[in-house]
Amino acid sequence: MYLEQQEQLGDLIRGVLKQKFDLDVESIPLETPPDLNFGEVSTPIALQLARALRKAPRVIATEIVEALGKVEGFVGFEVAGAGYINARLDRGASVRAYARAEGGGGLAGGHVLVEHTSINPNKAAHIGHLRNAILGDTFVRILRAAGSKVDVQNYIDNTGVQVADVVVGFEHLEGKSVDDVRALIASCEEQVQRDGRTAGAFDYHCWDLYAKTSQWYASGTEEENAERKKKRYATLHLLEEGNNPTAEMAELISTAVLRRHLATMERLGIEYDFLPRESEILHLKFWDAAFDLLKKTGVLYFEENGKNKGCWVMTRPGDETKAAEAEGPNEDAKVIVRSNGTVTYVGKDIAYHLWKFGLLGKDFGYKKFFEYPSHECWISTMSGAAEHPHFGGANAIYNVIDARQADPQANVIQALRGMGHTEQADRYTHFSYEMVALTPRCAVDLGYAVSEEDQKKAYIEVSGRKGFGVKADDLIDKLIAAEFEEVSKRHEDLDAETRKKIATQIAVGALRYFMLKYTRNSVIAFDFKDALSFEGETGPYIQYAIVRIRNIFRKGATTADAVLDEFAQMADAGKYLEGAENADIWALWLAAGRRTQVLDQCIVTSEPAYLAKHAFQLAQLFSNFYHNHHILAETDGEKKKFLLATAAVTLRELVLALNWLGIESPEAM
RNA sequence: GCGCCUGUAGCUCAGUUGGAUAGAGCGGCUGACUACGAAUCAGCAGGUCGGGAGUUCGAAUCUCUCCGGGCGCACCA
Repeated sequence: MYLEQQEQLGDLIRGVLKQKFDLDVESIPLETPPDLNFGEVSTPIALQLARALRKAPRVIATEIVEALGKVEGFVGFEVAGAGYINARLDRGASVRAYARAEGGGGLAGGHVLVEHTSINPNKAAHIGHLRNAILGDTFVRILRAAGSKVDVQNYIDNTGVQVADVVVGFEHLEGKSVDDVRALIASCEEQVQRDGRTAGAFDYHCWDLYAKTSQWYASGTEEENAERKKKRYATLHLLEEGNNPTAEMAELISTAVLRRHLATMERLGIEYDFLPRESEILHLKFWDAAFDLLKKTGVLYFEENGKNKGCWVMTRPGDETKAAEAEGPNEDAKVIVRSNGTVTYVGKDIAYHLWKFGLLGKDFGYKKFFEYPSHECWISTMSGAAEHPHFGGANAIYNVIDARQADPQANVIQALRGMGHTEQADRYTHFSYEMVALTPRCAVDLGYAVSEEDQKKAYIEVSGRKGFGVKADDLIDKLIAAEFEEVSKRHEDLDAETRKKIATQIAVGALRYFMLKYTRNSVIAFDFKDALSFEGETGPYIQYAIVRIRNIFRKGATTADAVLDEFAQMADAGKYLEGAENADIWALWLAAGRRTQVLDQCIVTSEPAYLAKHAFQLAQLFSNFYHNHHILAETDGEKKKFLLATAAVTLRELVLALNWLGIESPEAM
């Protein structure tokens, strides 16, 4: 494919530079010219070498081109502009190769662990969580396409303060017992089963209760609030301890909400392999093992003086020299073990990440938790099934966690590095992304009270604590409803079930594309108008291109596979790719040939948005081609075969790309 | 105060390791359905890439500085 052709040119030029100038150039910069008139591959290498060789760039470029001579796969090379070397591909040969190039990427490998979603199991998922899960799931698909073995983990903080808050709500605001909560969960579950609606589900109930409880902590007199906060921490303590009715209630709540989250994500095609829980990290004493290792390697030290007196602390990344030069205690150090002996969040995270890399010397117990059509999802437990898959011990990890947690993530990496696990530290990627916020207008439309100050902002952060945000299931429902109406208008002939299926495929496509078209570090200011759009740069636009291609094959009474088989027997197709009137066809093939390059770029930069962009561009080029060339009406038999092959390759590439984006390709829409 | 991110068309965003004429969608205005589906396509208008200085053959991209946004900097998670 295109990537290989680029690399081929790079190797050739490297060889020329060695032979002619005795230069060892590590990597030849290769780019795509801005215009097809400049060829398909170009390099400014001569411009870069001008100084070292004390020659004019154009002279160097000319010498390289002369030394290259004739090369198979290329029609020729030329010098342009200030000293670019432009290469023209052999179009006939390229098209032949692209048509044959099935499969994925095959550039990555190894055992990779991706952690994503990780929603506190105390409330319904909202749009911010959707961005996390969709980014993570898409990246997993990309890694798998490139040949890596990937385990997907969803970390469950079931003993944290957020779950404690909902427990406080049930116990002290609603006066419910463990049995009451159990009954409520059962009746909510029954309602979801019966009505197929998510609005009355248990996670929705918790959404409201969590907001109510958060407010309750601050809404009484000073003494009352102090008393309420005490209840909060007492509850948290009971959760961490386990084996008591409060912890039992927490377990019920967190498990029920977790099941809701898995159901929500499954609507979007998002699945997990393993659900490690904080309760097991605590009770299996992961921290004790990590603490020993951290002390032994000197990463942690006991602070005798200053504000952190009595704590075990570590130096923050970047502060090493400052810490060494400081005379007194390093007040900026990160506390890992508090003076009361309890461990902080970063400490627990270090232990967990040692496990991920197989460096802790301990493992979870495992039991089956959730069944997907194609595989099981396991959850951590104290002592579980005798036979289970092996999780952890990966050689690279990706943590899909929002950008605000950059500092604690850096601390964990720093700890690994300090312990001498530099290779693992280098393969630890904080896959960070910015939040999804609401535009003030959207917040007002949803009925939230928006302060004057917030009205002026470009966006307002969603907050589970305040109950402020758009719930994931509500958004999905709304998208499906809107799309169902659209599909019904266009296909009165289809039965309701089929229309519902198509509407769901398109709605999910629209949502996933919407979350993926923005690069990770751009804040998404959410607005229903944009998210509910099915035109322009959207998932449905790409799906529509696919439907059109399928219609061509249907009407032409053939299939993409048959067409490609025939094309393989054809003589040279190069003649159909020359000239200005065929520039759109060649541009389409060229884009179709970029699959491996795009996949590679996505992995190197941890950026799925490039794949989304690629799929859109491919669909766009096809739409253009579709309008310029009427395939089925083509009278030249050979040319018709070629045009059909063009559509077939486009279809194959679009379906592959959408698959990796987690978007289905409907038969009709 | 320190650190990280960020400022590109009216709006929302792309812009590969510094490279040729800065792109797309939406919105606006024109056109194109008896064609393989118009959820589409073509065209036009719209930019001192926040300001300034520097490095370079070459800067939206790198450095410095100023201005404007955002987010971190707990013995919370």
